[in-house]
Amino acid sequence: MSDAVSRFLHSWTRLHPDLDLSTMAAVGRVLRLAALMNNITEDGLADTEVTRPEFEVLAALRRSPDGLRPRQLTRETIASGAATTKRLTRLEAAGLITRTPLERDRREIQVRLTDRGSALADTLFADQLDREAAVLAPLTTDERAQLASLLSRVLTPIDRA
Amino acid sequence: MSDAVSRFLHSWTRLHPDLDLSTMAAVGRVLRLAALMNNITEDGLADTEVTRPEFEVLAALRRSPDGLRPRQLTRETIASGAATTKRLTRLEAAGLITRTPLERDRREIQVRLTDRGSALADTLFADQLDREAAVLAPLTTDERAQLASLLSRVLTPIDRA
DNA sequence: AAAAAGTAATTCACAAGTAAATTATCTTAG
DNA sequence: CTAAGATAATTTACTTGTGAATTACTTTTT
Repeated sequence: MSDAVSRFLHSWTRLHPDLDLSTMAAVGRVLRLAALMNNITEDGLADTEVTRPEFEVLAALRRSPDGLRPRQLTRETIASGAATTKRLTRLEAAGLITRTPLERDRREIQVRLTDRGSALADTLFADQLDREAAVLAPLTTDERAQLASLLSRVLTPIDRA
Repeated sequence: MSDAVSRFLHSWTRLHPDLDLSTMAAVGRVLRLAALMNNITEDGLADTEVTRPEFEVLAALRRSPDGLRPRQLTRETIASGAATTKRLTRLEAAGLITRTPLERDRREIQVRLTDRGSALADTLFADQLDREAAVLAPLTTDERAQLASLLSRVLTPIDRA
């Protein structure tokens, strides 16, 4: 009853009593929580050598032992191809990744973490988990699992399209 | 078991069996769902005269009958002050809002929707609700309420800070 | 096998965002 | 009252992101 979205709901209900706002109660909060969480992450990364989008690239690479091609990276990070190129150029200059052309198809390249990139990804990922745990503090373990499960069911149908 | 985040969880578990990833199961999905939802919204707004961030400004104004000052708008939309100024300049030029200095403190201005801005906000908001409903289709009414309630409890402590 | 079509990464020209400085105004302390 | 200190919006200089070419291949068609 006391977050920003519940105020929004009240206002809209007064304006349009006919509209069904039950979806906004959930989706609006997903959007708002994500925006706030992104701010929290950016603050946490402020004195590291990478930005939040760059960290997302590092994290995606870290969990893929053989590296990834840029196309897969843009999908995993939900970015544009141009944004991925820029981030890779920046991360390569910083010595955190390497780009090597593929033998079997030389249009493609393989992006891999350097040792330093890998170590940095691990450190930053652990910090990120701490930040996320702090945000989820109001929920019990059980409720977190419940939340994850509900979100998973919403996410699954739209996550490939 | 089949969205992107559950793949991420598997990869990280293999890399670091010691880490507790239960928070990422929830927060990771919030972030990913929000990113996908924002894409959906942007696609839906593609042939309208406003972008998604501009729509968020219109929506915030629409639910505030007397208008808002820029400072409040930046808080409601989780933006920077500079971004708000740019959006207002753009929306004013498009004839969707007005900016009038306040009598009682002339550093501040009151931002209000024009009639056209108000009508546009209503149309776009109804469309947005439809898009959100489509995304939430996999959940029952009860589950949506459950999701909203869990998120509200997470959101409340961090939404003013 | 050559031409046409398709695909991956990048580049380009531009749009949108940001932090820090600036302008204008109000508030408060001496 | 006046100077110093806040505060609100904007401007400025710069960074980052984007869609639409472009480049460099590979695949398919004829």
